Amino acid sequence: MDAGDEGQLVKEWHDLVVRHAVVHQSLERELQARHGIGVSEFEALEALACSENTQCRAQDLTDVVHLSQSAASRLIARMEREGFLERALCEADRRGILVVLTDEGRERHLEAQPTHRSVLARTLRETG
Amino acid sequence: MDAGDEGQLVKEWHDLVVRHAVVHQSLERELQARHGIGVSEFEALEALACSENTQCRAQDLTDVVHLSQSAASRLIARMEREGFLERALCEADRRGILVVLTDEGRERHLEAQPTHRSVLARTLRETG
DNA sequence: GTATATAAAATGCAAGCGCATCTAATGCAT
DNA sequence: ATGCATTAGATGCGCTTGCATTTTATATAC
Repeated sequence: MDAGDEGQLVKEWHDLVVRHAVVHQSLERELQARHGIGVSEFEALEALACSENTQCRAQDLTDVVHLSQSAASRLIARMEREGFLERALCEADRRGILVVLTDEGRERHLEAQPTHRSVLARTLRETG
Repeated sequence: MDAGDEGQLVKEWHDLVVRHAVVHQSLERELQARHGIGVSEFEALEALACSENTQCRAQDLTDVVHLSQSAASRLIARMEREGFLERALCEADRRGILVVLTDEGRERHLEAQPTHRSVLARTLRETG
């Protein structure tokens, strides 16, 4: 790796960070303002909505939201408190839990999806 | 915007998020483990090291680190406490402060830079 | 069967974050 | 010069985060 490669690498990372920050901050702001949910909540809702039977293992959600295991556990607890999902015992492996989308959760996802897409369309295009 | 465009947009954002998460988490882990600093601290150190006279306005640092004004203010306070930089009155505009890199800060940056670059080389390449 | 290692999820805790607000300095219009 | 809107930065507050640990269930070895 010569100096030019290194400069290229740093520039590539910098561009990625800026792009991510712009889109993520816009998403957070608009999802919060219009629908009262954050980016992580939306990602979890979307993952559930796209899962078979609108349910999945807690661990699968952890991967989706790019959070630590503990943060994901609390995210699920929060969303259950708000009525977006329910926790159910997982018969196949009784250490785990099954996270199930509620009707309320499905509605909220459908409401928020257009906002999500329009923010992506605007911010991803404007940042090249 | 038709359905295909929308799917493309979502995929593009998803790829960006994954790429960002992989690189950022690796950077955070390795910078913390080897040098006792986080990504934000490194970004601030690098911005200062590359500034004229290794100093700049607090606001300039705020832009660099992609944090809120308050978070950046506390980041500067933390880094001052750790001896990486000093706050000085800004004579040109006495509302503001001038952030000045210390020798200690310069050293830490030089130590951490190779780690930073090697993580980028590894993770950016491996994620395509 | 019993012990041991591993895995899933929950939780105590300290630290960092953003929002709203506050203080102090500046700029601008009258 | 005086008053009002604006800007830089600091801070109180509540929430979210990650780390480390605990609890409960599973799998493996003996």
